[in-house]
Amino acid sequence: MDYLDGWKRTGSCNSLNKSHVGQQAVLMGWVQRRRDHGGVIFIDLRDREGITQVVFNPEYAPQSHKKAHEIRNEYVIAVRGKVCLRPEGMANPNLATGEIELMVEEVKILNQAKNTPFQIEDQIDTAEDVRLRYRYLDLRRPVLQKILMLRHRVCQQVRRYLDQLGFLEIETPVLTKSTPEGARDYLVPSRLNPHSFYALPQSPQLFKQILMVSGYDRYFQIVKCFRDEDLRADRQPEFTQIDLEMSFVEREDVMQVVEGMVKEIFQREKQLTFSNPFPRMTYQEAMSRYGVDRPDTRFGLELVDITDLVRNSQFKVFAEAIQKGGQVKGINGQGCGSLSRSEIDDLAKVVQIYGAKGLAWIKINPDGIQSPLKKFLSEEEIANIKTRMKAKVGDVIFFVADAPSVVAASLGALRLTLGQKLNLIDPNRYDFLWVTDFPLLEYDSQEGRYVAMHHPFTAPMVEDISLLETDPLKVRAQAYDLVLNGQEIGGGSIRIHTRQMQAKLFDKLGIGEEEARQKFGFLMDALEYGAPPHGGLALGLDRLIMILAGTSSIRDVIAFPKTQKATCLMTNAPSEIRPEQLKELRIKLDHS
RNA sequence: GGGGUCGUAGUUCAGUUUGGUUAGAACGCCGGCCUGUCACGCCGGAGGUCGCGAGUUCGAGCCUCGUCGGCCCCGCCA
Repeated sequence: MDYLDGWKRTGSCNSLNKSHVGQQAVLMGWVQRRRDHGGVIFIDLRDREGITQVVFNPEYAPQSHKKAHEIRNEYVIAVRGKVCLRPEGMANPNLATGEIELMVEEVKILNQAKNTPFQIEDQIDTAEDVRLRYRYLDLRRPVLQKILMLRHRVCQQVRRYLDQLGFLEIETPVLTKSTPEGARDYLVPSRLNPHSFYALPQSPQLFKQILMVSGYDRYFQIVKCFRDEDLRADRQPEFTQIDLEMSFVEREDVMQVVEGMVKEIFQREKQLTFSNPFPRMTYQEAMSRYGVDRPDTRFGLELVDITDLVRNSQFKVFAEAIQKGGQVKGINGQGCGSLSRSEIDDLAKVVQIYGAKGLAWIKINPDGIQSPLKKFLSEEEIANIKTRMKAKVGDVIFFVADAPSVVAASLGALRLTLGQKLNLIDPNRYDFLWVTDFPLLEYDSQEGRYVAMHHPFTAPMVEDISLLETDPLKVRAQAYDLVLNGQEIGGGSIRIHTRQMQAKLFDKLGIGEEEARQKFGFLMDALEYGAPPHGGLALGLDRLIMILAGTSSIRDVIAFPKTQKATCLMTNAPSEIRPEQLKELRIKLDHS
């Protein structure tokens, strides 16, 4: 094995082209592949920028050619030689450097490599647990390197953009205070304060509000947040937010800043220009038309309410659901007429996951309708439904009758399934949407109290404040979510900035005065010392990168992600610790 | 907490329906040959705790029970 001995790279493995022919060059990188022809040996040399073919010729450089025999895949080598035009007809159009090659004069083997458990290339079929165990090899694959480079560019652009607008990047603590509400906290025991625990932040929410009180005016941070909840394809226990907060602003001001930032990112990364403001939709409208608060507006198949048409229907499933305060809504599956009975059964399984008891359907055939409901519905009812649903021959109308929340969730999910099945979703389209006018509170029947829909520091709409006493669920929040292609990529609000209003909210949430003082005393106090009106937003960086990279797993955009059981297969975290460590922390384990 | 799915050479899989001799294939790897390949080619070879543990059986990769792990989903994620 060899040392660098003062060698310096003249460029990356993507740096050489026709214009360098005749020059000397030094390249270093990993061996992608070796092709030994008995005489001449070719090696594809790879670094994060690209690949260059280097050539070992027994006549040109006998010593190096001999040494090339012992080189294997993923060896780390350095080569010095002359840049040559490839012989006539030998150029490789698939390679950026394909017109040239490096005729090696001297080679250094900088390190050897064992056989890797999988090939270091984009197209592999390897199980994800193997990839995660050898994440350092997985990350060597160009497809992942490109994503992390994309992530870097986006972060740099966010910093430039916000800096230009006068935002200050200020760090907030990672060891902080556990607070009620929201997700489960990750806890860290305090050695110096036995029996006490820090919590890792679910977000820097309170610190950024305090910074506004302190007069920093405009803050941002690209920051890790921690939530000890179950994982999903788009959820990790530690994830990154682009977090920002502004003073002396209203909703429009925050939305404008964020919109401008996102537009710049898409301009640069996707060469897409959004000349108009992002569309807006109220929460109410989103729920009623799409069944979710983050609608994918790239396709139709909207939900249609037919409750009034079937209120007195002979079909008991409909009538009884309505009687219990529920509703009946439908989706016109345009062109679903070709679906088989078993495919429709599969669709029924989709809605059942969300609590629907079944999926009713009416198929519009050329010779009339086909439906399990046919004998329960009158001619008039069917005609009315067909008109309301704008159904024509070849369509299938699907219905769910249940409580409004079940109808929304199940039909919202069915809509997405149908959109995919019918190929209605254009993957090259990027539909942004602001969802506004969220309810401030929702009722948690399990806990028997109101909980904040966004968080307890969100300001109510000024004109709704009086409703707090009379009809709390009707109070709208000064909150806004940014939705992209049916994914929530950001959310924010104008915050409460007076102690009185904050106290009122805590009261509504069933947080007593004593508890409020204990958990949020510092915030309450701070609000009494001249807190300016302020508001902000946080964007989910990981999800944004997922969409930009076109990947369906959040693990593809995080260098060292965790498994669904929140473990790291590379380091084997979390792990047991030494008894002395526990003793220092005055912690005893319960092995029951 | 619940539902689904997967686990067999380094990797991806077949074999499980119907238990039965020595568990196969491809890619990768190793060796030999080959001076213009770029998925190089040709010849040869090595490589297995069938996730783990019990059980049924004359006999288990295959059947039963348990357990561990990966992935997707519901709940959860202010």
